[in-house]
Amino acid sequence: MPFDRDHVLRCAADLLSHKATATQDEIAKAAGISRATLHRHFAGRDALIRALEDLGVRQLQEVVDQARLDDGSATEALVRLVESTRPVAGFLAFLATENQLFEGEEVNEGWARIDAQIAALFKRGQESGEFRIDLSPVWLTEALYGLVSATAWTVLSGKTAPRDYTEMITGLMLGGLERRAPQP
Amino acid sequence: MPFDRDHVLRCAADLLSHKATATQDEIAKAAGISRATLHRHFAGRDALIRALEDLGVRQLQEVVDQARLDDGSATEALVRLVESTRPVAGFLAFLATENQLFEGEEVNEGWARIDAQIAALFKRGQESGEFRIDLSPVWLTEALYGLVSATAWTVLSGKTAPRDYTEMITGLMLGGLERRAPQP
DNA sequence: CTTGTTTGAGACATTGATGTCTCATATGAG
DNA sequence: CTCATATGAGACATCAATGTCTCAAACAAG
Repeated sequence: MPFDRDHVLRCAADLLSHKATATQDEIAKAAGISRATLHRHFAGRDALIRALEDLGVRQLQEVVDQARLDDGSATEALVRLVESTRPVAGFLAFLATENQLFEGEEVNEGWARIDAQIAALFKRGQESGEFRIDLSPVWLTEALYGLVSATAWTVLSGKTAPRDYTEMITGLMLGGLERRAPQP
Repeated sequence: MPFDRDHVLRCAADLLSHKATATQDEIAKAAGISRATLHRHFAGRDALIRALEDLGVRQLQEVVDQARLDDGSATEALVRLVESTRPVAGFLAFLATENQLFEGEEVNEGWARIDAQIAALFKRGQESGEFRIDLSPVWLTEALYGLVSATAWTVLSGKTAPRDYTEMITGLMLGGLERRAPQP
């Protein structure tokens, strides 16, 4: 059986998502390979985590590119962005969480670039008059991560249907909780 | 120096918030006590984590009680709730995150009760007509945790001023991002 | 088929965290 | 002051995870 790097990383992420202290034996077992092979490709836990980060950032960057954040209205772009994150939301939640709890030496630069792109989207919406201007783009970016992560966890635990993912996040984020009279 | 249990737990939480794999030596050092004393009061890492959970749940329950979720409008109650979580937001973020990544055998029952109380608040707001009804109270509860945690991290990292905490969370959650014509 | 490469299984030593113990010192109650 | 108790510092054994190695078997390329 040929070695499938991405498959191994996905299995590792799935396992580490709910058991962050999993052993390399456990990770290897979850991926269906031997510990020796795991160690041949990822020399140590740190290397594995870094590879995991790289894959996550790569996937998320694809998602961001695919959402075309500069096209159309900022509102539409935000909806596209959230919708395209759905397939990688679990991975994203894991990475965002892991970044907090295991403060690495330096923050991945790809991650910082994604942050900047999303913050720029919020800023664009504010400058175009679509979004309120009393919430900082940097905080909005983190708030979006928070909502996406929280939703990903609830989907993983079965408390929420995956099909409601985009509606819930964009519904709350754009429209807010308050009920309003129908727009004229 | 007498042993200050809560102080030790707070120091442990602060440290573990950004270094989840901290050693007992490091935790003891951070708390200003010796490893021997730490081990006398918390026999092993698991015991420490459980004590941490208990303290967190106790604090959060106090906060929830203090916010009087049943009084006045649901909107006002939500604002009170968020405002009173501010002092314990870091702790809350740590616990919520830790609960995901280190899936304990059973979920703390006090935690489940708090969940239920907050979900009941959202339900009350929906039934009174204040809140929109197309977002489930369970998910809204998790979304609130997500926003609170995300904001707590940004405050801890200095990206956001603590004084904006309540405004940002309630501003986004209640009003949403879309800019609207002033209410008539 | 033959050859070179990769994997799986397991043994082994090493490392680091942990649990446990002792003893001197500090602290507080009486 | 005196005694009982708790703490700090450190030694020590233990245990789990890790890194490293060997060797046989599976596999792919030629």
